Amino acid sequence: MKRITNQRKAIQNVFTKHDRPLAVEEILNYGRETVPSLNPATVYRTLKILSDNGWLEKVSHSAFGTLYERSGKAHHHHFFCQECKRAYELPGCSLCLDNAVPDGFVVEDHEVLLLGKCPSCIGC
Amino acid sequence: MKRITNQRKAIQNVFTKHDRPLAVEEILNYGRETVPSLNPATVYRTLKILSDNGWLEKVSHSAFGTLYERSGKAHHHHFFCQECKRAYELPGCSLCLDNAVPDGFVVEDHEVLLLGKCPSCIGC
DNA sequence: ATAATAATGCGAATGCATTTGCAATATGTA
DNA sequence: TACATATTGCAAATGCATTCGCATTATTAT
Repeated sequence: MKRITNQRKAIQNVFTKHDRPLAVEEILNYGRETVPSLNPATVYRTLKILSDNGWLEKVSHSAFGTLYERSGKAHHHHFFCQECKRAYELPGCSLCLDNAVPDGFVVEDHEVLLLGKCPSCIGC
Repeated sequence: MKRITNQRKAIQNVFTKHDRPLAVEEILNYGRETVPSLNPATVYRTLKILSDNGWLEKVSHSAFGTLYERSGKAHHHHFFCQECKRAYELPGCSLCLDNAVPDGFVVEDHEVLLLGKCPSCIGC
């Protein structure tokens, strides 16, 4: 990242404006609102740069594919709306690790994903 | 499934013998202990049949890829060993859903994955 | 302004898991 | 036992997300 381009600014603004984990296609579509010529290859290249330099973090799941979110957030998990397929960041952690595993297992990390309907999809 | 073949028996026995979620390659390797000629295509075809008729269930996750496990089990989650890359079934559920999501979100389902070291990898 | 070169857009190429076509083989039936 | 055909093994094909090569465009330093 040696030059500041419109597409790079657009992509970063997408994350500022939409503060939730975003798929590549969402980033592309939102970014095109500012830079209509924006190309998937550019998005991929930029996401790689922003991940390498620590501005973004990659999150993947079989339910929602590969997403990117701003890095440096506190410990949290995600909510995935099965209606509109958008991911949201959930505050806190609803996991209770006491007695979570049989004897002999050592837990080093964990992931929680809640699925359902988001506020804008309730009643649809 | 109109004929019972050695490869099909071998694949089903793999699940009986190793009672945990298995990757395609694990199924292939374990299956070859009985039928050395066993081919990936046959494994894929058989997994599809056994999933369609309800004998198996598919589980996917970005951390461990696509796995298959016996279906009909009680609600449970998985443990993934970061050392040997094997998945295990965990009894019960250590999630507490009270206040897990902000107002307006409706939880319909959830997934929990614990990661760490399994008993046979502790101390390695 | 101009030059040096980083970044973009485009289409082609890659990597990978999975699937498919087909000839050879194995199974269940008559 | 012999036949009809389901199943297998193999290699080629597919689908998909992501990456790459390269000519063109845009940005920054001079």
